[in-house]
Amino acid sequence: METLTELRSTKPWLLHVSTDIVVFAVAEGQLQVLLREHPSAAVPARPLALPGGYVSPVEHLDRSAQVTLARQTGVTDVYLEQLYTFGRPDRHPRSRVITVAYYALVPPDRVAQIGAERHRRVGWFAVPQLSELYLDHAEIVRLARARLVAKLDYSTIAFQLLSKTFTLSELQRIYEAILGGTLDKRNFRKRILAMNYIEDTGEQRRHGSHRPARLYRYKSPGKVHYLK
Amino acid sequence: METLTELRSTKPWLLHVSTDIVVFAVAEGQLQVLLREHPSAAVPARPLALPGGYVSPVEHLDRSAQVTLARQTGVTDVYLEQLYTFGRPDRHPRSRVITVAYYALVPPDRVAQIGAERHRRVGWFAVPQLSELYLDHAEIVRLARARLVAKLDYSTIAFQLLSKTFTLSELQRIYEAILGGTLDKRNFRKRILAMNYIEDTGEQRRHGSHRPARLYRYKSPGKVHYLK
DNA sequence: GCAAAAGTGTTGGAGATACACCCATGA
DNA sequence: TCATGGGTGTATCTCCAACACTTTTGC
Repeated sequence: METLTELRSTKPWLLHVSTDIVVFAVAEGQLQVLLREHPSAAVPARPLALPGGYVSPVEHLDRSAQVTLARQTGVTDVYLEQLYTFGRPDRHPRSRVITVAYYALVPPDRVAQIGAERHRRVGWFAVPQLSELYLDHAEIVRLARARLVAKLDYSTIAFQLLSKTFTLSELQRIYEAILGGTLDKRNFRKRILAMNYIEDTGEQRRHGSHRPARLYRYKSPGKVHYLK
Repeated sequence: METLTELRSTKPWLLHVSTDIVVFAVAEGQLQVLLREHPSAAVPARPLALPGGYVSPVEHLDRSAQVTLARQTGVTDVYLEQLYTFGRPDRHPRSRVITVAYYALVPPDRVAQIGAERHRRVGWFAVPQLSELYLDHAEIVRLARARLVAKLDYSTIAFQLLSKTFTLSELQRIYEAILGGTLDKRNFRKRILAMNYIEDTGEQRRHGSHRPARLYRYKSPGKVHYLK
């Protein structure tokens, strides 16, 4: 019995390991995900896939996700968090590939640039209307969305989807897009202000033929707090 | 730019992938973790390590964790959940090893058997008094404990640490051991019963020179519910 | 002056917290 | 009868949900 144990634990098999990144943003009132045509698929039908690539032997996993994301989509300096590791042996048709999935959050002022310029085969897609994706990428997106929904409730993660300054209505639209419903304006504002993680900048944004909105700033940019 | 992308994403490097399992139980009022002497280390100083082993090319990750756990410790049929994937390139001294960490929960009626019998090099250690562990295994234990603490609050995961029938005091001791504090008996019982996930078996347990305790049963054994 | 989004308070109910004593048993 | 853990109820407070109108601006 002990020999079996030893045998198993000392035989170092080698496997393919990749990272895939679910990049979220909120635009046009909907949660959006960044997808690309998968380059390795046959030309006539290139399925939509998450940005992702193989992990090199010398790279930190987190860094691999970062670098892959930057190269394939131009997205840099965003909130990035490990999601889950998918390892069904048959998830990839040709060889065994384990993938460590991440998700990233992009503020709205950077949404438009992405997928323009160099990275032509990349674009935003509304999550509620997603069609089939490459391999199990739809499942990965579902799980990422579930995580995001959960974290909205007990963390300040939503601020990673906003620009440096923002109005309370913008913030509320982020919540509504992710949760897929509407929220009461007064209760929402009370709750957000009570957290004490944002402050009034003193500035206003005017935006149409109506009252201008106060601009707020998240007190700890880049950092996510967990509520009690 | 596109060539770089293609190059990167189509070069399938190979890496070592292992699973490590943090096995928790509550005994003697403390959260315990199952450790073994690491077999591959030099004989004079064999550090304590988590059960774990390499993932074979044809195995599901979850299954690898299960099988490794069974072979090294004899633990089978327990709650098992993926925790996090650790991938610092320098975390292993000889080669690059990415490890997918899991955690498992063992009910108290099976604690005593484990580490007896065949698997001599395996034993329980109180988490609050852990000393140094192999590689980054202490960090993995910390993260697992944090996850457990969090889930205690919004799920029925604690029942995975109890036998089929149990008293409310036993359940409370589970909570107290994991949270590291004391809870109010009346409020605790109210909260647990209000969840409506356990039922009175009608049986009692007598256990000393005092009033016998009612035995309860978790209504959905093996299944974890999430509270709104 | 009108359309359109910004901004603002109060009330009621549910759920959490704080808190202390009696009960059943074996020795 | 006493020591030990099992079992129970009430009052208070805090937090959340429901709910409608006024303000400021551009046209």
